[in-house]
Amino acid sequence: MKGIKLKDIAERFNVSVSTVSKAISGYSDIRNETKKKILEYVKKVNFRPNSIASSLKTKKTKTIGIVIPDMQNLFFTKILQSIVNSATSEGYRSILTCSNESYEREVECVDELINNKVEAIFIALSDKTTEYSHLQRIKDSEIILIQFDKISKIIPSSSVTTNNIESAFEITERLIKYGRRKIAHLRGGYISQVSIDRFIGYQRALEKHKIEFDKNLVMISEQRSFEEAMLKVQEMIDKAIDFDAVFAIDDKTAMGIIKCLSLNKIKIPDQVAVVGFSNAAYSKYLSPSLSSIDQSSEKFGPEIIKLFIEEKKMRKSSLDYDFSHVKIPTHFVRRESF
Amino acid sequence: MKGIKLKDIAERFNVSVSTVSKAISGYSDIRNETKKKILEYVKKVNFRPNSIASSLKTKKTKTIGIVIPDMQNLFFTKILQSIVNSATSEGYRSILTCSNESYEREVECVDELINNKVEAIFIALSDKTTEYSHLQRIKDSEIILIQFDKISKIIPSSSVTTNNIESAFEITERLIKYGRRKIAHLRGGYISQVSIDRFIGYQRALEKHKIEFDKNLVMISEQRSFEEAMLKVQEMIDKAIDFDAVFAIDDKTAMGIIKCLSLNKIKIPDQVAVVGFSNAAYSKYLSPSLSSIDQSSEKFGPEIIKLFIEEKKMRKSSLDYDFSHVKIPTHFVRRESF
DNA sequence: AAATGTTACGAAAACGTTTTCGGAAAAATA
DNA sequence: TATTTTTCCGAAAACGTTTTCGTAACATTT
Repeated sequence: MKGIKLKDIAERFNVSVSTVSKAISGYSDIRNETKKKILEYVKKVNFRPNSIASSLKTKKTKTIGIVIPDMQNLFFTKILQSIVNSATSEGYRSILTCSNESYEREVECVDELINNKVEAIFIALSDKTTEYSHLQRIKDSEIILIQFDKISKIIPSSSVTTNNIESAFEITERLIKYGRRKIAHLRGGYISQVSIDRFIGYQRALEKHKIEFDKNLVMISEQRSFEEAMLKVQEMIDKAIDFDAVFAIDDKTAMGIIKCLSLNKIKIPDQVAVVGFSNAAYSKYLSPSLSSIDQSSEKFGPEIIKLFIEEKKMRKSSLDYDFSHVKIPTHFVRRESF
Repeated sequence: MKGIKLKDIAERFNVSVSTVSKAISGYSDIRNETKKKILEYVKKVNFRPNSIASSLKTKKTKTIGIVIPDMQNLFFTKILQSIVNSATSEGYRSILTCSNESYEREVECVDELINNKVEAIFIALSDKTTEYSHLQRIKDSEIILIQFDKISKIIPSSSVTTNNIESAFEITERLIKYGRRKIAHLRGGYISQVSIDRFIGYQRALEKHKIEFDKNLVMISEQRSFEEAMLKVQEMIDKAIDFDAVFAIDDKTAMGIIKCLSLNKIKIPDQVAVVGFSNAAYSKYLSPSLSSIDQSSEKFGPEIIKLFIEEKKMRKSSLDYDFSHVKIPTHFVRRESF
């Protein structure tokens, strides 16, 4: 059981190492009888060829690397879980790294993964990343690159993202359909693509329904924090700006908004409806519980792995191929806040 | 840059492969001058010896494996992050697996990690695990085993845990000191060691302060879910059982308790104080914000890695050693709910 | 019976390192 | 100068696989 290798099995059955190897990896030039008795024994002692030696020979590591910006964020950990599960069922192990939303850490993570000879790197960029040579290095090393959630189009690769524009459009339209007219939006900073896209969706919905865009109704929260969101809403209230709904860029800021409205004795959703984005784990437990957009993060893993397997196949057959860009659909989760 | 190996460098400087290897790994039998020029070049092209080949030769993989039961739980993801960071700074990569609170998955994870020849496995057991032969297999494979958070004493190993009894004692005592006398406790099931320990701490505090234990004040939530917690508290209220505080086993159930109390128009903390355990990310955003016990999960990683490094050292010098059991201290975080 | 084809296996090289050991050259000692 | 010691380097084995290629034995076809 301990330290058993091909050679040991070979000696046991008076065959050569090559024969044992062939039996295990399903070669055809081996007698059924021989194959059977070897395989039986292999199963009995639960033998698996040393993966290190195998990797050295075949140059395949059966390993993928993951880089995410934040491990406290349930959206990412859900994706993480789904990637790990999907990878596992395809026989791949997952090396995990975390950039902690730092560009420098992100570069280190990538370089470490390259050095570890992973076959693919799945990365969600940090908010601070504006330089992409590390992604280029991945491609130069002939490692498959798949970007997800926060991606850059500067370096072409397959990608899996939430349909942010579409989803923001839908939820804004929904607010309009149910009679809201003065819809405020709390957005993130100007660099973040996510923030930009959700803002665009918001604008387009207004446009479609001929509601004039009012920039006084747009709050900006660079940090996207609970506290900053509270502050921004309070400013609106203090300035006596009238609004009957708020579409927040995510659930954490939506929580801040709810808190602030509650403190000001503004009734949710009667006076002001509040909707978030992401459907965080705690959103259903709030008072009032928060309506939000569920991003189906569990779908990311399977899609990413699918793209990976496909790209690997294309490379092997050395065909030309285009990158795929998968959009994960979202759905509205209705709760008390709207 | 691409596919460069010792041999290439050797040829470049007209030395042997062994010399290059020695220069890199800091051997002494090499002339300073030779070493310097090799090292310079190595740095310039950012060469790192193929880790697969190196692993095969040295039988060290510089890899550790992690098994956690849940990746949605912020307590675990924080620990995860701290382990990954600590491991990285010691030059170890981390393979991540997740048992999803399933015993069978846990066994698979462990076996996969063993097969991957990790040097250590850090595991938090699933709630359902009552059989431990997979842990024994880790030890049989001469892989260092360190258990954390949810551990079993059946298989001896070093461990890192929260001081559950002590912490529960302290928070209960605190409730008593501030005048609460009818302190309810919402606990988990009877299998979970965590649940048992927190209950013990609760009892001991009552005992010390000569408050008679009243089993009517103890609610059991097997699932430890928001909904179940709401239900249990409602039952207490319906039975007209009087209580002026609730100590919940974790923050999620504490949320359920708060929700139920709010629905019953019971004032928090005036009529009933509520405290949780874990200091979940959202706890400070609730209304009222939830007082809780912070488990300093970021301290787990460094401690675990420290134990690992120590144990490795002890093994190398083939000294006899005892397992260490580290308790991570907690601290009370005061908010509105008490 | 001879020629050809097929089947089943083994020998051996290769993957890229690490590490031991032997020995030449240089330095130190006698 | 002769001997010993030290310094520096290279040859080669080893880690455990995978995979190519050669070939003996047998089966099939002329």
